Amino acid sequence: MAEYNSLEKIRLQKLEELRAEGVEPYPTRASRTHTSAQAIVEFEAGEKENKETQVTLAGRLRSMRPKGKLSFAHIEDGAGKIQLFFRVNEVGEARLELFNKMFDLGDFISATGVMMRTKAGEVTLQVHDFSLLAKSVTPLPADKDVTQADGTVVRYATLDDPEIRARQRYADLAVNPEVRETFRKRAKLVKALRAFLDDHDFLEVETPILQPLYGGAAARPFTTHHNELDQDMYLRISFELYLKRLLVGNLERVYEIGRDFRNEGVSFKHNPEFTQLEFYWAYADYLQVMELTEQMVAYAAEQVTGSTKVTFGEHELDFKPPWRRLEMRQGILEASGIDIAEHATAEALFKAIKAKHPNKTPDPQATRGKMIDFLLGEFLEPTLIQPTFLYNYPRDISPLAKSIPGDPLTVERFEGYVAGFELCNAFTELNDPLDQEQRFLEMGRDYANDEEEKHPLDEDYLRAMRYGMPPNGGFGMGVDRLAMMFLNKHSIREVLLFPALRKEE
RNA sequence: GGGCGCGUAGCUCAAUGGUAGAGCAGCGGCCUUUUAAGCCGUUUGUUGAGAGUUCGAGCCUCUCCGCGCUCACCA
Repeated sequence: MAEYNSLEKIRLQKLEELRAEGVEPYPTRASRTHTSAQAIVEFEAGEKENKETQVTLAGRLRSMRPKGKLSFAHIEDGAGKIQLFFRVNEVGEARLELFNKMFDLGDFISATGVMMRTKAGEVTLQVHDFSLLAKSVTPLPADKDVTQADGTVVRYATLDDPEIRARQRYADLAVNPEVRETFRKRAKLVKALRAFLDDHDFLEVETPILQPLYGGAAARPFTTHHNELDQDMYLRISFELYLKRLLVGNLERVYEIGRDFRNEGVSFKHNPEFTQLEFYWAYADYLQVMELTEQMVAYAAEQVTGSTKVTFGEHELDFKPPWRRLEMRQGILEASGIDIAEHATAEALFKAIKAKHPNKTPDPQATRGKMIDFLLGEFLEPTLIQPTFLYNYPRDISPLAKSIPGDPLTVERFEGYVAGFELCNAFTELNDPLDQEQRFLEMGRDYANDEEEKHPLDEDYLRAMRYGMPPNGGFGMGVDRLAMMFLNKHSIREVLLFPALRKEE
């Protein structure tokens, strides 16, 4: 049962009084003829010929300035704000008093009248009639700017508590227009990615979120249970293994944009569920995928921000192709002074790191690939600001990627880095069923004592591959991270409408 | 999970261990072209929860809850 504070009690009282006077505070239907923006455009077009513009508008009351026998107010709708002007001459004394006393900031109302321009020049609706569409019981965390005598503007009561903003996103959206804009742009981003892939003959598909086995990434899954089947199920950690099954089925270019779930830490760049884009492209290799990637991201940047140049914090990022290409071995050598090619075993590599950087050493028990990954994260990653493709990865941390011909320890894999963090990951996909089975078994051995890294062997995936899978290039990208970059947001929570939060109470 | 920090009115924030405050919002007035108007008057609190120290706790201690930053974890 809700408990009401003093402000809410006053509004509930008003609500009852309105009902008593025959005004339904939550009518079933509303009507409007124009949005605020349409009304302004139409009025301005007909203004010179003194053409009368009659409209019905609807929106949320955002400000009220009662002035005795007249009243000004602004409502906000999906297209913006517009001023309403109430006079006793048009609406009568009783209705004006009803408006002034019984209506509150946050109420949804509709108003019918004729467009006009005030003395101050603002295009305004002169109201002839109005009605309540929905009473607001809880006051919005309204903000207010006040200009002081010395000219400085003091902003009072802006909703900026990150917890309330995320938990009560509805209130955040209602009072912070720039937040609405953020999510409009995010929608544009997703639309642009779709349009790009559609234009390149990729087929959008949907694969299971609820899976009997999980795979395609090294991450801990969420586990659930199907009652009727009496079977444990997992929320997917990637789309990879299902999408590649489709290549076996002769679908040559497929993609999916959807939610992945990883039961891991939460941080400014990790949310337990996040939006992933993956595509698989038959007869292509990782170099072709690289080119398509830079084109796709540059296209999306232009669609969302109007340019390939994007400001992200202190950086000006330019997504214009071609992006810098850096071989991983070379990059690590430059950043850390260690040539991984000279240290073929984990032990040797560990010694080399310890000799060079005594204060920055990986877990001595780690595999060679993990140590390389450590070097990458520790020394190289922070230096990769402008969009960069880092390519050629160690085989043992890439169980689904194909080796470079003649170099069995290195795979045809790249990751795209921007502003010091990983944006995407792609490779020439392994399509040899026997090699794939071997890789799965190696993984099982390497991580036999590591419950978190142990992955189930997907026999059905191997069966699919044995039917024959065309050579192909695959790609995965965190859409939320791209949104962060394009929208200059430094926390993933700013680009998620409802980020994961601990339960209240 | 570890470390650091924060939590005070509806909102944004003050308050050397000594009477819990301000602005805005709200409420009551005045006001027929305002610009998130102005003027007069006025209400608002389990200081996140619980325990302890103290003559006395918003402030000190402990436990818990939530959030932020950070480290760890993380293709």
